[in-house]
Amino acid sequence: MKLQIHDTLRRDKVEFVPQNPERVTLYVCGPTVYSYAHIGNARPVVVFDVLFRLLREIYGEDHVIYARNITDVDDKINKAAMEQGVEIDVITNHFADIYNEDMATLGALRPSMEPRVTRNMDAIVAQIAAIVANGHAYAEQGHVLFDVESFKTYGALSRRSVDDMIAGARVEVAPYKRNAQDFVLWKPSKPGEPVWDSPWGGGRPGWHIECSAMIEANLGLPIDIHGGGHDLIFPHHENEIAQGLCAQHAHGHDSEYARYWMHNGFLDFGSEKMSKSLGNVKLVHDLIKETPGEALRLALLSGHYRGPLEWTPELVTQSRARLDGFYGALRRFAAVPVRDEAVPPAILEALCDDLNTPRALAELSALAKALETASDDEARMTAKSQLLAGGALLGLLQGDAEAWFKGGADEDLTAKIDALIAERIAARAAKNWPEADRIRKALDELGVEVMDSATGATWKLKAGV
RNA sequence: GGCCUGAUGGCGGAGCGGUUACGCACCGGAUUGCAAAUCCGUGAAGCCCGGUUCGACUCCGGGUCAGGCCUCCA
Repeated sequence: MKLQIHDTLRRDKVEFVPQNPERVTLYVCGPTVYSYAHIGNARPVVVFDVLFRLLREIYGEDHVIYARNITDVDDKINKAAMEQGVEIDVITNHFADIYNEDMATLGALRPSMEPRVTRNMDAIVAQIAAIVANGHAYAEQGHVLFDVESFKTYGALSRRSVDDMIAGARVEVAPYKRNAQDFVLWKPSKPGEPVWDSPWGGGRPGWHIECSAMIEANLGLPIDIHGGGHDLIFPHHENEIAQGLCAQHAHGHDSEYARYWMHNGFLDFGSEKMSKSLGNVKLVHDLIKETPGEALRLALLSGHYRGPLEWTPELVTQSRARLDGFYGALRRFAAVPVRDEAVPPAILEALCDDLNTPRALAELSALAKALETASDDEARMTAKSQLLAGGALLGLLQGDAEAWFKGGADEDLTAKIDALIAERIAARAAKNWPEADRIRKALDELGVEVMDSATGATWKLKAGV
């Protein structure tokens, strides 16, 4: 199966061929850990989690290395630490842990490695030194700046020319910059901020250098796939390319840094960008209190990753309802045994077509339907096994079906419900319909829906309870 | 101003130059003590204007609208 992905650098869908199929490398820009992640931050996590799973499926679990960095040096972190009177690692460890827990709730696998800036400072300093030595950066007033004009293909990823950028510059040019577009590799720390040693004096790294340094140090150049949000194309990824290549002596083509670039689109919120000033920030940490993480995950995968996705309550409701359908089928056929089954070709094909998750989801629906309508045990077993195998590739449907419907109920409530159900079964056996209806109503008031069947009764908690 | 997306049925959302996407919701039927679920079925689309074509939702040109990036940002 050939994997096709849309490469931002080439602006086209191209066949993915790893440099070494025994060691496929993927790097995705991760969080700056000074606060909670919002649902927009979760989109690349979930999207590239699917890619990670797909690559593992194609090349083997042990042949894919997925790195997602944790940025633990940053102005916002410094600010939070100062306000709370603690060291920065108190803040960063706290929010890195929460981040990983929240992303796990969304069904995201842990990356192979999560490099942190503070633990890669030597590599960062070394890369900056190499860039300086190669004549692509200069030191000035304690800063080290990348010399944009020295790198002839600068702007290729975002399709901007240095001339255009200079013409459109609307930022005041710092006195130590030769050129408005030059960006910081190293800068002096302000009083009270954490400081690291460097040949240019105490200070800390600029925003972009961490990724290129950690990529070179942990994965080696070039990596196969570099991913991130659309907004990172410029300047972040553009600068990464410049740094990563200019630290090498021989650089010719931009693809020698990352061979494929993938960027996910943004979430919209009623045609508004989510931002703190608009007060429409939806934190994953809060959303998962109301909605199963799996429903949020399905919602994030309901549209193609490159397009915009409007995040609305309806989207969440529909995603949840769709999962009700899948888990309903799995619950009804809980007794059907499952065997090891390859991922259905149609699902693999959909995902190999630039991660077409909506199509993969449609195939999942077809399998659920096949399970419902199968006429014999053999067909049921096949359909169920394929549904679960396809779901696994998408990071879906791996939970317990009973738990999906009953998960929100604690032990007390469950016991209460079970008692009422038992009473109701007795009433029905005696054909005492008024009593059976009375109990149904009582359960309804508890937010419970009873489903009768030939063999007894089962129940589910209604959404939002 | 530059760069880049998107515009499909009530809603979400794909593929495809000529045939059912799929899901959610709705409606009709079967089934059910009631109900849910399930099954069968119906209805419902392609921003506007040109062009190419025997034929366009699908290709080309123009326009309109919406959004993003160009400054921290997934």
